[in-house]
Amino acid sequence: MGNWAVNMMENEAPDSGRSSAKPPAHENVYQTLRAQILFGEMAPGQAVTIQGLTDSLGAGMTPVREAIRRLISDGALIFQGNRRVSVPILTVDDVEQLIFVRKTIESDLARRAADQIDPDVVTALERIDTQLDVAISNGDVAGYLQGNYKFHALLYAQANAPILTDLADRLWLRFGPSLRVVCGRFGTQNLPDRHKDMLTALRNGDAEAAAAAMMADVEQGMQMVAAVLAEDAARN
Amino acid sequence: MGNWAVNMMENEAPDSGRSSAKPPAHENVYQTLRAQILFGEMAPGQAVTIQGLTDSLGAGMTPVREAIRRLISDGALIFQGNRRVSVPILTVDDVEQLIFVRKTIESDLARRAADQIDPDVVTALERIDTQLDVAISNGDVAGYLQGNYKFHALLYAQANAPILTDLADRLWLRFGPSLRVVCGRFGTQNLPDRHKDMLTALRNGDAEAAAAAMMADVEQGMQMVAAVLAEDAARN
DNA sequence: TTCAGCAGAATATGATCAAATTATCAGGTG
DNA sequence: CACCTGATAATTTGATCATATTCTGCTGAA
Repeated sequence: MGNWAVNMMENEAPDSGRSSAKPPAHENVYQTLRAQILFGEMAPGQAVTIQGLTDSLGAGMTPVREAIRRLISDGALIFQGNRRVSVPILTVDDVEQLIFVRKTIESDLARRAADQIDPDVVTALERIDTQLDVAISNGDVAGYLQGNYKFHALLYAQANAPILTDLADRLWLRFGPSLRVVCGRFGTQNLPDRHKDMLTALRNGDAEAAAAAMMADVEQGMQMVAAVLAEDAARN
Repeated sequence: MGNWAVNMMENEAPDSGRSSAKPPAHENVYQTLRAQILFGEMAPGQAVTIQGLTDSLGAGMTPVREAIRRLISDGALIFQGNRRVSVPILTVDDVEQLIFVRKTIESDLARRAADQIDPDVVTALERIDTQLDVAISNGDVAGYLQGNYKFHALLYAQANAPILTDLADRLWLRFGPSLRVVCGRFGTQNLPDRHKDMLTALRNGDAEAAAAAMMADVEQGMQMVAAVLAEDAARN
């Protein structure tokens, strides 16, 4: 994912037992903001100011600036021409495009993952899914969003397809804020858990079934986003 | 595409006749670097240093820094863990993934464009294609790369699908440097012009034919990249 | 309503600190 | 005696911050 230092294993530091050097500040800021956007701590349309972030994150301006540029490039934020930056508001057209690309990319990732996944990872996915069920029944929105992301991220990491994984990851940043709105509107109770089909497909090594399950999952999630959008449009 | 201020037309400045405000420095740096990568002025594997760019572009450190972060997010540059940044070197797996996504996204863009394209734009595309032929027969690599990009960019802009266009644009940044190597290795003479089928499809408003033509174009271009990669791999 | 001035935020610079690669050199080995 | 190995010094480069400058949007008066 956007993870820092992917290839710095077996680099035991000489001093004490700290395993890896500390990431630069701009990386930390990026990860923090990224998580906030992904897990719905920022609302669609919300303004993002550099100074506000330097204050709230206790970071300098340069790191914040770099993180914001990165997120703009990710599509997680938009630069509004005049010097304003904000969280984008999805349109119906946007959602339609997201459905199309997510279906093709993420179903392909599922297919690739199913072909070579390690049984231990399937077990790990099952564990995540269990936690997901708990979050759903508890109405824990943040837990649901994070668990859902973790499930998909871990699955996609098994595909060994860095470019596709990267693309998928960026797409999630685009609808993260809206997903939060969906949960706030419908509640978590009504969210069906579409991961069971995926898990059985993975256990069976059935790549096509995995791809189909992913298609259904994507379709269902995006349709809820579309529904909220339509609702908001009707209100005005 | 990554163009600054997409929506600031008809914004006549009060003073004199200057049509639009000047873009910020980091935007200029970004566009410059982007063009250099896209049109092969940077070789795969080449190191990119901040200080080198501040010197060569005459810009300050912060704007250069921001542009680099953006390009890293685009996949046009990679951050090598230790603080080095360089132009990525594609692997065979990368190319395989690029073929898959480019085919789906760009053929869909062609389909959408064909459904609603203005005849005047088709004429403009034909003009670009003519220039492309000239560049090919003259062995003008830079002209070929720029013309080819312009053709696709103008076509995709007709699709009215900002998210898909954005994705496609980012993908081009990934293989730009390698394309230059392809031209250097094979020469431009051997490049077939695959745009004729596209143009007739567009004139006929035949969306499926346009999509098919795009598939062929993508497949052919990426296969040449793959061939160069295989050649280099065999050499070592 | 329009225009001028003002407040506040973003942009951009240069200086300073920290880290990493490169260069250098001493010591040992074939 | 030449060469390799290892550590250390020097230089280059990146990261961060504080500050000056420029631009935007707003407010209040004509």
